[in-house]
Amino acid sequence: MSNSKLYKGSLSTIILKLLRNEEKMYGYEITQKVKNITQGELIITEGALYPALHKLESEGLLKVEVMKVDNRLRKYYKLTGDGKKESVSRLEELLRYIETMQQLVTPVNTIKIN
Amino acid sequence: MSNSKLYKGSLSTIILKLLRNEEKMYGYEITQKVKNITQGELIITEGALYPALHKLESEGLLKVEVMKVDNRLRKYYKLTGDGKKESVSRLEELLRYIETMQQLVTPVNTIKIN
DNA sequence: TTTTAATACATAACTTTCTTATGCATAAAG
DNA sequence: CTTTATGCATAAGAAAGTTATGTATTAAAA
Repeated sequence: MSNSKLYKGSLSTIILKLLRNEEKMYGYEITQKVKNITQGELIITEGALYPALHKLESEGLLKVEVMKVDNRLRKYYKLTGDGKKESVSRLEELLRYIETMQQLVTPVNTIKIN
Repeated sequence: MSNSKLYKGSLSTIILKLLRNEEKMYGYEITQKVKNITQGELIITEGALYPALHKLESEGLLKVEVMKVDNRLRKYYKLTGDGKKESVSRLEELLRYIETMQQLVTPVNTIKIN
């Protein structure tokens, strides 16, 4: 998941957000979508993705629908009611995180007025 | 460190950034500074901070200067040469992270033109 | 035609980073 | 005299990743 440690903790937020737009997605599709949107900046590895999906499911935020397409298995995930609510608060959380980090790195307080 | 998982991985970036402005700081001072700047949004716990400082030191990014003020111990940390370089790339990394996450959560591609 | 790459899932061992709890010590405030 | 603030530290455990590996199908390339 990129060489940056900063992405740690944001995968579930990304998944929940994507599923607000796409209605339903399967694992491999998510990895490709993220790769495309971020122009290769963020690569979601399977070792991170599948456990994350399973966890979101076990938390009741996602529900699964197994399908067979071209004789290949696909597990489509979609948001539950709780998942929709959670995706909203996760979004807010992300925006607040970004604001907070910008406060910390934007040196507005290096100028001292006497 | 806040109830949000998103902060995971950003502590060392924060420390390096603060030390670019402040020249030298001690642990407790860092926790207070962060609390003030973020208006209480981000609380750095000691269990997170001290190991992080020790690690940055062992990586050669920070150097320590022990002082006794008011009969109380203080360990002042400042950036090394490597630490200054690293703080720049960490900053860039953070900005890239923010951009990438904004690409993912900003639904520019929900509008479809035919 | 056989091997590689892409599609599609899964897990297991290990690492890193943080939480929670605890510990020590001084000084000020209540 | 006990709590709060200052100031450091570590240790057990949780959480979320990495890296490697495994299975299976299909398409493309060598």
